[in-house]
Amino acid sequence: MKSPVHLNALRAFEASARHKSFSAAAAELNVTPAAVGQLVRTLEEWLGMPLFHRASSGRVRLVPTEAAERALPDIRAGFDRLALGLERLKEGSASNVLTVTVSPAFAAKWLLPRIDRFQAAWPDTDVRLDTNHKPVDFAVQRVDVGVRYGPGNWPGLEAEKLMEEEVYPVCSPGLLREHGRLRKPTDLAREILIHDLSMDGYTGFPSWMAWLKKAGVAGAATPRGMQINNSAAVLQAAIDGHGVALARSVMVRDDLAAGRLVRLFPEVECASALAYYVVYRPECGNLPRVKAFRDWLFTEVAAG
Amino acid sequence: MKSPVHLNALRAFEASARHKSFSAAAAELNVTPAAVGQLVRTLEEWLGMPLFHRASSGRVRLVPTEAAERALPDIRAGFDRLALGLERLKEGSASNVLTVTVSPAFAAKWLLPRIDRFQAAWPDTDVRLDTNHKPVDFAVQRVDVGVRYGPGNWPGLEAEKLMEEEVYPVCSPGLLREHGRLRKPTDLAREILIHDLSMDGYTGFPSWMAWLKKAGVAGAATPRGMQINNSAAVLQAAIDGHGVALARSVMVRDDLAAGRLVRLFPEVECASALAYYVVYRPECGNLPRVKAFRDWLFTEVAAG
DNA sequence: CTGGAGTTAAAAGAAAAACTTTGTCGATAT
DNA sequence: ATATCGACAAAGTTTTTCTTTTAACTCCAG
Repeated sequence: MKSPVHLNALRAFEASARHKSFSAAAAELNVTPAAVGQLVRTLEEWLGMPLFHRASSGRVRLVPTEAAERALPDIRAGFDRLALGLERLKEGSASNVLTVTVSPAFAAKWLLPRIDRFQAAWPDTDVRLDTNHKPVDFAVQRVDVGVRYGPGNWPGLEAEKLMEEEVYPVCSPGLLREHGRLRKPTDLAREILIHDLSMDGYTGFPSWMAWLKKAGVAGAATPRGMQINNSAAVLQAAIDGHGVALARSVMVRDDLAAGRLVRLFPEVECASALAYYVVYRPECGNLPRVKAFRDWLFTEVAAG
Repeated sequence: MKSPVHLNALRAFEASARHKSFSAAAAELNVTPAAVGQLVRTLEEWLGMPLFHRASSGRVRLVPTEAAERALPDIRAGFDRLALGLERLKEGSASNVLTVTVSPAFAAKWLLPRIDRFQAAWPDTDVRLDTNHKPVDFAVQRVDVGVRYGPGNWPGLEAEKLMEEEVYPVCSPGLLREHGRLRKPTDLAREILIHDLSMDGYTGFPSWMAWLKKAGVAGAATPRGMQINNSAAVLQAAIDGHGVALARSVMVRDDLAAGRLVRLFPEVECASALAYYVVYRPECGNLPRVKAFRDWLFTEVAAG
């Protein structure tokens, strides 16, 4: 845990390596080139090895040693992280921008239609959305809170279950009228099934294959299909009457309520092993803006 | 990118918060308590806010402010990362321990049976194995190189394809003799299929379901099965004659060669979308020990 | 109650850095 | 050739950091 070295020397080294020049580094650090040179030399003596190949000729005279090159990414990451910590100190809880990370589909289908109510309740808080498929690094991306889909364990993060979820087929009312013969799951064999590729990475998420099995449709000999890489687009395709989609209850709540989609075969229950969780860094759980958003999420869910 | 603060003051703050005492922090940093106190005070003045609640009574007199508490994890992470960078500087390429991360099954079934030859060729290099299911953070775990299974894109890491892979059913010779009727894939319906749960998390990895479909076995009405959570144990169960396993070519190469297992239905080809990759941090690719290991892996694969 | 051991706090002086100044040298560009 | 630019070196200066000392305070033991 001890880093007994001259931290300033390390910083001088980093800047020099970045600019490949003592002078440029000196300019950045608001000191004279000689000062930087001395710091770096001190560090080199302390380590017992050179950090730069000093070329007395050529345009670039300062080339980091191989060992230096190897250590630089870590040193940079270290300083970055420290700067982040400082920033966090300075802002304190004063900042009024709340950064939320969610998946694009969840943003479009659940959060955005409701976010007005949060902004109305907390007009002084600016919400910044960070829509991303993959879980992001909360620390480096300066994310305050996220709503994430998964099994509920994120390393180093607090997670509270927000909503459980069911999975069922949906289609447009028009499609249902035309192909009026969608009475039992086996009728799906004649329909175009819309597959959601974006959920492939989630272990435990029911695919069409799994749902059909659960519905008792044996040997679902791969009916005609359509592959779409985005959950929101999957639902849009279903709304447009292009086929039958396997929908997540959370995502289609509004579309069902508005009559844009209808649920098929409610008698088949298929719960997802995954759920939506509110996720945040433990040390940020007490931030007023985070607490406010978390509480708002839960009331919003409770309100149906 | 600038962190113009007194870095030493930050360190003093961190140590004080950790020990909840200036004196203890001072002992750690080999200075007097007064020095630590001053550093922290200057930091507080610079920030314009207190960092500790000074209790004049009670056993613990130094309690970090909420803002401080929130910033501490980042500050710690920053110093840790810096220390790591320093370590990397000091060792240089001199270290002779090579840390390799692989999955437990790959270690057992492929790497360990061959590792002797690497150690013979590089007797001065100590190999440390880090067997883990999940991809680890190469930086914080001080991992030099890994052999990982997946689609080939790891953020921030260099990846070179080492081996492609096929998937096919295998069983013990004994089982094949007794149930001599394993002539075509549909015969599998009467066998116990061993499922490898540990591969569930890998998108694109063929399951029994997918293989049967590919083999033209329609409506594989879930034959009797056995679920095992570990690839090596799956193969061991097959070797022991408990059923038919869906094996990855890389894993069973030795078992097939030794006659412990036999491949079934070689006429059905089922390539995995995934492959084995050599993975390492870009900045470490030139380390002699990493280069040596990488080259050895490729010659080992080429040798069959 | 009283004294010792443990804190933090505040001052001033001592020590150790970090930095600047000045000047030299080699290589490059004009 | 010569002006320029950047690294290097040595000496001097400034600033920061640390220690020392003193004081005030709390807790605990006698």
